[in-house]
Amino acid sequence: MTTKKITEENETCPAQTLLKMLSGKWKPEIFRLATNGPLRFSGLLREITGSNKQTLSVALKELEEIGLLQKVIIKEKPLHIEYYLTENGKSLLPIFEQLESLG
Amino acid sequence: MTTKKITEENETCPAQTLLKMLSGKWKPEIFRLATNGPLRFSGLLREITGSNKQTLSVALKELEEIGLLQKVIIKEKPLHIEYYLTENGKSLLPIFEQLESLG
DNA sequence: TTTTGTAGTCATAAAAAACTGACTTATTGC
DNA sequence: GCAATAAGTCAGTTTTTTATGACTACAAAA
Repeated sequence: MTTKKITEENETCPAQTLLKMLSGKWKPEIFRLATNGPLRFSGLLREITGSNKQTLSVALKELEEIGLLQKVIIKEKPLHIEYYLTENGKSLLPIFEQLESLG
Repeated sequence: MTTKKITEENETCPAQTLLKMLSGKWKPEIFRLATNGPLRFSGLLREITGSNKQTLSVALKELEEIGLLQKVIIKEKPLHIEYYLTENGKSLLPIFEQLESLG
């Protein structure tokens, strides 16, 4: 019943830490979509077929805790929430571009 | 917020593909160790405490299939095997350096 | 006050990944 | 032939991650 810590004993590799940030089935995809503009929960659910509420909810929360996304309540017509890429998140963009150039 | 649908088959994100390459509990660590020189199975087993034969075996196989590591049989004193970083693998090094500069 | 839209949570089930220990294969040295 | 070293494989178990469906919360519109 003991849940293991995300960070293990000898975490000597910063790259590993960052890779862990984007680990999981959907986080890289969510991150990529966020680079095109703010995300909404319902939108993600529609666009990321094959995933589900629970998983996306957890993934968004993790991306938020890590500091790559920021949750913003939009007080408009139908009150809703948007997830924005943070400055920290944007700093990863060149790395993604580099990855894509290799792909 | 208009984007194409993302499914598991429809893999449109090269970064995701590469992130997948290094997904899993030990692959980033193995990759990092490989940047310091050739790896031996027994050495990994010793150095990566907390892992195990089976998992490392699978991880090495995956890194090899992906083309980041190359398996070489060394016909010397005690015949053994070494895993070398491929050219493709080396091309990822700048990305890791960038990641580390952000960590 | 009931319904609608948005954004979730919760308990549970299923699937995937990692772990364990016994067993295998190949080569070299005695 | 027999033991030692190196590099694994295999079957079974445990742990972690992801998926499902029912349910909740809140604001606004009807």
